[in-house]
Amino acid sequence: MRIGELHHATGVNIETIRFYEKEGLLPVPARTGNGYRTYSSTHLERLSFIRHCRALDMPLSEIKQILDFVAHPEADCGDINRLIDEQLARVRVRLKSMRALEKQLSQLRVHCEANHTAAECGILHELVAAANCET
Amino acid sequence: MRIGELHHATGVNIETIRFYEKEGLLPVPARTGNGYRTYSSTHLERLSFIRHCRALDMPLSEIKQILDFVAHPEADCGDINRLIDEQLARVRVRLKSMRALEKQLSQLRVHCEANHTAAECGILHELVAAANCET
DNA sequence: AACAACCCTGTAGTGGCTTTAGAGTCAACA
DNA sequence: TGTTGACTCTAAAGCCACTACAGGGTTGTT
Repeated sequence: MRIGELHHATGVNIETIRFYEKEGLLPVPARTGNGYRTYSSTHLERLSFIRHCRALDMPLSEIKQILDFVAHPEADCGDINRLIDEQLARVRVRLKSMRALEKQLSQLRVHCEANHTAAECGILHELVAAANCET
Repeated sequence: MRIGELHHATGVNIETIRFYEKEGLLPVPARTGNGYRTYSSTHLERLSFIRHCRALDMPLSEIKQILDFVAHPEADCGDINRLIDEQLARVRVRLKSMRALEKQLSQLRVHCEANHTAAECGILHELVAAANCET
């Protein structure tokens, strides 16, 4: 399978595939006579796995760790456990601040009715006032 | 007020303050004889405003636009309106995917009970299986 | 022979900072 | 007077996870 086919099979950008190889996440593929990369189904699975982990918003460094676990099936999986816990904690923190953010923005949105000048803009006044409160 | 005091007053990192100046978000401050920056209360307000907008996750480019509006009070505020709408839309999209992410991770978490080897790890199996489904 | 579609490498750019290196300034203390 | 420590300065590089671009080679079709 050439890189373009792998791209079509997974939806992953060609540059991103090469980037993962450079970063050591994807094993170095064989090359044909003209220097083109040749991928096997193992590469496809591995790439899908990486993208799934990325969809879970894991940093590449952690995905690398998980891939190391996959390669050493006798290792203790407590660390994977911990990785997932940490990831979950990070996501929850961000989720909380995103919710607060959405609330603030939608409240802000109410303060603008059309056809004002900036001097009269409710949004601007709110933003300035909120900044002042924090000081 | 020197940069360290501004840092203590706002909680904003010293390097970040200089970075905002370089990026044209914070007006160039006066300097004392020895070259130290001297800030006024105007700077403090402006910095608080920037941080408030950043807390709303606005990109610096948009904060710059808003600051331009503040500087030109006769301008039409419809554009601010639109900026906030776009920001709100972006936040909602991300919020949705974050919620899905949290759900996936917490489901994943259930699959690991303590003291396994990686070969038997429920989390790993789930991750691999999920990746395969997507292919 | 020309062209499109594919592939290669290497480098630079993105955003929003943070870190580092290397140097100068200033007040307080021994 | 010397020196310590806290503060400040500039310029450049590093971070993450890509993305884009420049400049070239390869393959298949018309």
